[in-house]
Amino acid sequence: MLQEIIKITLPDGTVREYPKGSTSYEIALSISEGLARNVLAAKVNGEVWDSLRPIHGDATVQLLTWSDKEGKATFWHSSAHLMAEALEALYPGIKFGIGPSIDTGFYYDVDFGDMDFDASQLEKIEQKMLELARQKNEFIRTEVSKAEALRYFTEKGDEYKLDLIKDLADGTITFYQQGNFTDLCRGPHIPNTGFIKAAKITNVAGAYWRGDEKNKQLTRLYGVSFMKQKELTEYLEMIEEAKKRDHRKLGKELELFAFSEKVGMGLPLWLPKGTMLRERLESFMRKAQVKAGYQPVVTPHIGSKELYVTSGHYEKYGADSFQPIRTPNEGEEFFLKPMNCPHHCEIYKTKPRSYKELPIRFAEFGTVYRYEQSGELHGLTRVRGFTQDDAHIFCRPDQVKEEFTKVIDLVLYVFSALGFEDYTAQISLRDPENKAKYIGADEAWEKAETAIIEAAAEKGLRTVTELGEAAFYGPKLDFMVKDALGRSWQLGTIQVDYQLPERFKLEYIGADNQKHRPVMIHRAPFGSLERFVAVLIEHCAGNFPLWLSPEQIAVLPISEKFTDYAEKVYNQLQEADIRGNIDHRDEKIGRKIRDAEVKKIPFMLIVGEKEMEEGMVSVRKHGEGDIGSFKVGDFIRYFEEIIQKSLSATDTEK
RNA sequence: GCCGAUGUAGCUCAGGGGUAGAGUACUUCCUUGGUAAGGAAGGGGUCACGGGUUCAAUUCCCGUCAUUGGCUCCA
Repeated sequence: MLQEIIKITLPDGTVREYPKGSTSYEIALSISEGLARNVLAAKVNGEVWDSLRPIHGDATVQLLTWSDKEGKATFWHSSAHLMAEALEALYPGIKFGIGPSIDTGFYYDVDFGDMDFDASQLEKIEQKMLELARQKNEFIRTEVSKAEALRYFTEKGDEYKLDLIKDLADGTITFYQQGNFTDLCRGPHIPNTGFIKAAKITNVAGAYWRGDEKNKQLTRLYGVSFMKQKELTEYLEMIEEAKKRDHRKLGKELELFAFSEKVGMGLPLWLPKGTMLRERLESFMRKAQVKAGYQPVVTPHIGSKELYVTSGHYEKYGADSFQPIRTPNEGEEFFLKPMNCPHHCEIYKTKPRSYKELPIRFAEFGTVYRYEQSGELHGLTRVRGFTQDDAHIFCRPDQVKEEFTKVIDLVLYVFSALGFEDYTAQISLRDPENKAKYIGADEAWEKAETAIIEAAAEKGLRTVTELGEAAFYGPKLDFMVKDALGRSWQLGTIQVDYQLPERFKLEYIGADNQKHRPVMIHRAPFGSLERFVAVLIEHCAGNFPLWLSPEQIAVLPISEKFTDYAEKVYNQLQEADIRGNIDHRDEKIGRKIRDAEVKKIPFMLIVGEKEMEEGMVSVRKHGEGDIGSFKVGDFIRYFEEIIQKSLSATDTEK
């Protein structure tokens, strides 16, 4: 009897032959046993499958391990099932919503019914999970008919699963079972629970069934799991580190910003040190923008209702924003400005424009106000009043790509000067399924989308493309940076806009002496200064680059006797534009050093008898300690070199 | 906006039906000290706010506000 053979193509292009019905696990085993032990799932003809699912025809197979995104997702999804099994063992009769994997870990939505549940029981659940994991129960996939599926969950009395099944087509439904737990699930899953060696329930929160607040609220248990205990430990350490770097905590400790109930929620108050930091960032950006041909403009914080009716923002956001400001004049209404672009359009319109003067680039640190939902506010990253490093470029259609490319250059310059080295660009396009959500002609959208895609490609950006994430007026390119802890943040944004010029009837006279419509590009490399500063704080853990540091040095006299010399040193530094202060307190030098260290001041200059006699300072560097004695002038040169290095490395392209 | 948790000194937090406590910061005094916390004394709180229960509420109950973890939203 002839055994049927199937051809399997591996990612490196090699083709191997296996008996029909072989599994990805067996394919891995034929390559190496070590690999087989680490295979969590496999991509079969582009679809992620269980590694134990038989393959019945020729296929391309990519084995997925922990280092693959899909491998991890499968592992975490299976961990969600394991958590559900543990929960069901401990709380018989509970009902389950959905239990997917997420970026870091997984969750399961649970209805505990009348049983009380609180966070003190998490450890018990974790232990149960590991106990069940040790049983190495296989995840068994079965295809079931819709009727069978309905019967099973009707008997179990789980209305959430029934709700899910009702939307599924007969013939596509699968169950997965491990140990005593059976779940409606598309899969795929890891081979058995034994792969899960470490698990932690990280958070408990409420979540509505199907995300709809009209529905019942379920308890969402967030968890994370790993193949090695050590990885869990490292993960937990990372979480601890993230807590230490929380910009809300550091912002308070370093006296950068504050909030006041009286001023209002989501309205940040910039303290003197934070303002110093922010102004440094602003002047850095101003300088870069002048070089790049931008012209600063200033516009008011409010604008008449008509302005936003014209721009389309009123229709889209009017009801959900700060309500109009009225005047003694009947019917007169103003809005706090939520965007700078309408004002900039009006600046464009102050005189007729010729094709020769395009592109025109108006830049403004424009403070805008948006009524964010109260539950959405978070430190400086989500506020109701913030300042964008905004600019609008008005150009001819044939200049779009070049202008777009120049903006990318500017954004990358900013990132490298501030130490963000790991970033990706997200290209946000229109949702092709739901074009009604957006304003503007199809043709304009296509032109804009092409320009973005091409510019990003020419700059060699690492990109991901998201359909349906575009702004309602145009496609955009957002920059996501990774900080020192590997967390992703969205910062700068560049958006092409064919709609506002239309709405504001912007024009320029072309070479043909005819009127033409310019194209607008919105862009903000920082995004908002509030958000950027928050991300920067967490990225550098409050240890800002020297040029940004609100207090760059602290002069520490050994005792009162050296006050005069300390003043003299300090004055010399001040003349060299170095910021800081003298610690005049009646404390010992050890104490002064400790306090300056805690305040994360980059340099401490210790002055005592020895230094005074020789015109020197003893220098300590934050986090490093004593770096030796310097003549004051030498220290200033050393200091300036550090700043120049961090700002000039990327200055070459300007 | 919705659900849960939290709200005590400038900050970090303990406490608990009989009108409050630590550490730190602050002020004053002593000390003039050489590389991550010198010593002492002192000032500082309507226990978020508003109701209710009670002889008595900071403590228990209800509501409001704010903070916070999520959900939803984000020009």
